[in-house]
Amino acid sequence: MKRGIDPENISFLLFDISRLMRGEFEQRVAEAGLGVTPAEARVLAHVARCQPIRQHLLAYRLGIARMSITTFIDRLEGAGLLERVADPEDRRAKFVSLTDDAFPIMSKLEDIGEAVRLAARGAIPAEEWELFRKTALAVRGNLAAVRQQVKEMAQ
Amino acid sequence: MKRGIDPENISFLLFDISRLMRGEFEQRVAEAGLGVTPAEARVLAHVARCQPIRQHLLAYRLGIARMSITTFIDRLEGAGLLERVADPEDRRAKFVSLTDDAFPIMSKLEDIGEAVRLAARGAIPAEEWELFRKTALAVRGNLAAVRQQVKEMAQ
DNA sequence: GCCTATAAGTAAGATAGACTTACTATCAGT
DNA sequence: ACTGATAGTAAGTCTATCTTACTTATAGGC
Repeated sequence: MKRGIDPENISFLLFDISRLMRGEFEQRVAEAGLGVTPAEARVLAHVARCQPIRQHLLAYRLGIARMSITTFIDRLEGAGLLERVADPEDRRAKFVSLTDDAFPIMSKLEDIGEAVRLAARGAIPAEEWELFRKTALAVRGNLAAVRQQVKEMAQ
Repeated sequence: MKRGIDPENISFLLFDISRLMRGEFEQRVAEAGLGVTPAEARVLAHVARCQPIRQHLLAYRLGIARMSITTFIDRLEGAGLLERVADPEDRRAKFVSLTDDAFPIMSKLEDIGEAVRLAARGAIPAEEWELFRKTALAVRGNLAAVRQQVKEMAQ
């Protein structure tokens, strides 16, 4: 016998958390006048780690479509935080890197991200918090694997 | 000394998971031809639990704006899954309830949700999975409390 | 009984963060 | 030289939200 969908199941819970964190982040970024959205910050974070990086590889790492990364990079390039450089070895491709102007912004974004995570953690003990992160990592791996399988079958 | 933003921090991780779960859910719902989005399913789940419920209270429970719930209910009413009934005690207000047509859909959504959660869980042991859910509940509480404080200060 | 503040719902319009499909330019293997 | 895949983009669509301003109704103080 069915009970109906549990409005407090883990899917909805994670959806709520993601939305609340995003909201907190957005608000603090707005207060600081940084003009960067959470998803843009995510792009910046990845570029900072892998630069210079080709666009399609960046899209792959972020798990989004090629076209989506084009839009993000357009905006971030327009804001002067990223730059595209032609790849000399493949004239189709472009490398993306941070500009010098990006660094002070990144530093403030880092502080805001830290503050949001602190708010999310509240009084949760370190051990439990670390396990939470570890489990989240495994869950993402599981979901990514499923998606990969589906893609391969589609061929 | 700053290290730069960690692209694998818990915020990004939860964002990824939420997006992947949503994608899995959407795809399976599309395959089953149900024509309901994840956020709409969430609305249905809450209505099923609390019906009949006034719109503004529903919005409050979902943590979204009054206007957002209006849009959802418009769509779900159009699809014949929900109905609005005037509240006889307050002529401004409306009660929302499921229609009979909603139940078979809900049942299929429940199965799909279950399957997605199973995919997300993978081989994670029961104990760890339960703790993950418990921690997530606490995290949502922490974030909701912060948001509440900000709202109160704004008055 | 009237006035005012507040509340419930909605209209209109904006935004972020994605997607798909179709195109151009280029590359790489036969 | 041809064919098929790849890198990026243009154009358009969609979901899930928001804010601001409006209408209608209620409720509390005087």
